[in-house]
Amino acid sequence: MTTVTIKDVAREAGVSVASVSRALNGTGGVTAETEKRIREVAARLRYVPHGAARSLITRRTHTIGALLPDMYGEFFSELIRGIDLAARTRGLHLLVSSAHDGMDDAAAALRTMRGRVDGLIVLSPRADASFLHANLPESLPTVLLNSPLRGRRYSVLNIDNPGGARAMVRHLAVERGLRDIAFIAGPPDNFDAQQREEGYRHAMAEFAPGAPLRVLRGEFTEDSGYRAGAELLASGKLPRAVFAANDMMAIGCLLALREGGVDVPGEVAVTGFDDIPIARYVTPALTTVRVRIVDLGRSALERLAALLDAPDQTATTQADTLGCDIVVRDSCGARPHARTFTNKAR
Amino acid sequence: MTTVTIKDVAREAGVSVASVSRALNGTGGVTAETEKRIREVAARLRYVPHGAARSLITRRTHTIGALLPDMYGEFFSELIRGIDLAARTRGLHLLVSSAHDGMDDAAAALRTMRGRVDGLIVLSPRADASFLHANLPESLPTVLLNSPLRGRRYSVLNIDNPGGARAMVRHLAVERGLRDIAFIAGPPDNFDAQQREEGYRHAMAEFAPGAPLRVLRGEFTEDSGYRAGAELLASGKLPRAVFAANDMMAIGCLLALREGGVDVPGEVAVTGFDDIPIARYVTPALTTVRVRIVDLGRSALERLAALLDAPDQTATTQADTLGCDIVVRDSCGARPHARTFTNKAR
DNA sequence: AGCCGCGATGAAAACGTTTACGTTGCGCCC
DNA sequence: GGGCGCAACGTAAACGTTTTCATCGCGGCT
Repeated sequence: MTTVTIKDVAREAGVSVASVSRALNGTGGVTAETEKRIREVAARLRYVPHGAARSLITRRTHTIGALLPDMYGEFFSELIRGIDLAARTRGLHLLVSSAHDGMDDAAAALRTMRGRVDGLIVLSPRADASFLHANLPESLPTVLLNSPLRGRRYSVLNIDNPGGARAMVRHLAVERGLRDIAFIAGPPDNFDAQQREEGYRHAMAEFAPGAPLRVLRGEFTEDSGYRAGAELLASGKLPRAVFAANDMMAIGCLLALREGGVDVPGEVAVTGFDDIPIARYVTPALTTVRVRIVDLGRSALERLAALLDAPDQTATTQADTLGCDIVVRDSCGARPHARTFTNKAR
Repeated sequence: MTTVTIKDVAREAGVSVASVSRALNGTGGVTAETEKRIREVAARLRYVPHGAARSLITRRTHTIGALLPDMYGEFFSELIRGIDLAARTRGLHLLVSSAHDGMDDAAAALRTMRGRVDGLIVLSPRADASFLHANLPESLPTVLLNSPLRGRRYSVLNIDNPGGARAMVRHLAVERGLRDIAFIAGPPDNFDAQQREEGYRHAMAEFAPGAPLRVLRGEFTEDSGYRAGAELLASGKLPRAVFAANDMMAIGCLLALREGGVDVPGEVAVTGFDDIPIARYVTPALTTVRVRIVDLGRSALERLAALLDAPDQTATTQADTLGCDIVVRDSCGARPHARTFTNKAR
């Protein structure tokens, strides 16, 4: 009545468990006729092999684990989508584990993965090298995403944050001629945020030498972007452009400026970073640095799969960077916008 | 050098594997002193128990599987977020399996879940009762989401589609006084779509008797909503309001109307269903039926967890419905909007 | 006719745990 | 002082597979 095991099938088909295993797995060694009989019995009994038992002996789970800091925001859902997409075509399953505020929390999650996954994709933007070294099993193939870590031990895949930031500043400063560019930075301990801010600083020196540098603190949240916008308003001295370290902050800033009666992009251009899906729907549509998030997830999984197939292939273990370009929409004034937009409502 | 097992710990600590198991699991039967020694050895060797082996004997994986039709759109990512949130607080892991176009694809996914999960959350808006009956293991606790299925075999959790549709039509027809309401329907084989369309029809009869019924076909995608909007424009006879069966179609329609130079909500009100995060960011902000998607995922997991704790508890196996209310923003004209908005660009 | 080889099959070990059961040793009571 | 109970610990079975190894026929070759 409960679950039917391989023994039941064997008994019913009048063969040994070994033959059932061979027949169902397509390993050779059984007559076509007995294989057929076994298959019929298995289908009739609705037999489905027990994953854990199989993994135990096979040492393969066909599952990869994804460890994410949390699950809020479109960046993460897009990333998961990319990973899942690629996993599916490879016949892999996806065990997600998100929202790890504390280190010990993440450590616990990491532990429970042992024996349940063949490999790991870890998004750890915080620079916690020692943590990973301490908690990642040596034997588990791992791909690190957006991590400051280097080295032959893991395979790391990063976004081209400096390049993206540079391209955006270049666009604003030289193509649009806006030299007075403020920057809304992300959390200081976040690796992407660090790289983007540094990219901004370098690019400003390159494309707008002598222009004032203005950096506001943010937390990658819409709310912190809103506060940064409010801060700009309150300062009484608006920049000609605001470059936010991610899209959600750009949107928050946009809302704040809009409420303050500022014409975007007429008076102030606003741009972001990531190109999350929402970016194209806000008004004015957000000019931003396009990170192909889905592709990021996809290639992370591809790399991991390659690692699984050839475990000691150090070739794929090298660090790599995913390029990103800028996508120009309305919020930077590249296209003439019909009218000044002021909406005090909401 | 490879993985360290419980035997290694036992040998190193000078005890038997049984004692190691007892010490590490906190089952009684070991001196405080030996437990301490064992714990130290385990920590030093970086021992972490093998999940599959443990599950095999324990018959518990502490993992639940989520079977989703696909992973596109914010609805699904929000749902997963809700499930994950609740799973984390219960110490459960999440095995996601998405994008099942064909039945056999889904069946395969279902099979591989055996022995890897303790329970299942299945989102199957298509009315495929026989499929589930055929492929769901009898013994696996299962929560069905947005499913037409009833019965004591599974626990099902639905959105109050009729109520939501009714509330929206009521708002448009009686509170806003717009009786000429067109409807953009979803895929015909989708259960939610069916219920929402029926809800629209009933509510129209109730709140706008005699008013013309106008139903356009859609596919739940932004693109199909756009086409529906274009169709309305081409017809030369615009309704006073458009009620789309989901937000993405509403947004597509919004864009089409905007491009056609139609004032929304001045000439035509546009409303949606779901309240996905994007809804509040479009201009005008979308009035919609709020489905607390995160809560939906959360309660699905809560139900499943209850099922796991008390397997033969038929009390929680009953069908249940999650209420939804409408959230009024700008796209239905409830608030006076500053100016007519026409933007031919893009 | 006797052997050899090979293809099909079965028996049993192995994977890494948990747990029921048996075995100690010790202190206690009568 | 001998038996009894109990706590601490070890032994081994069990979970459901896969896989190695041995066994068994059987046909073809010399």
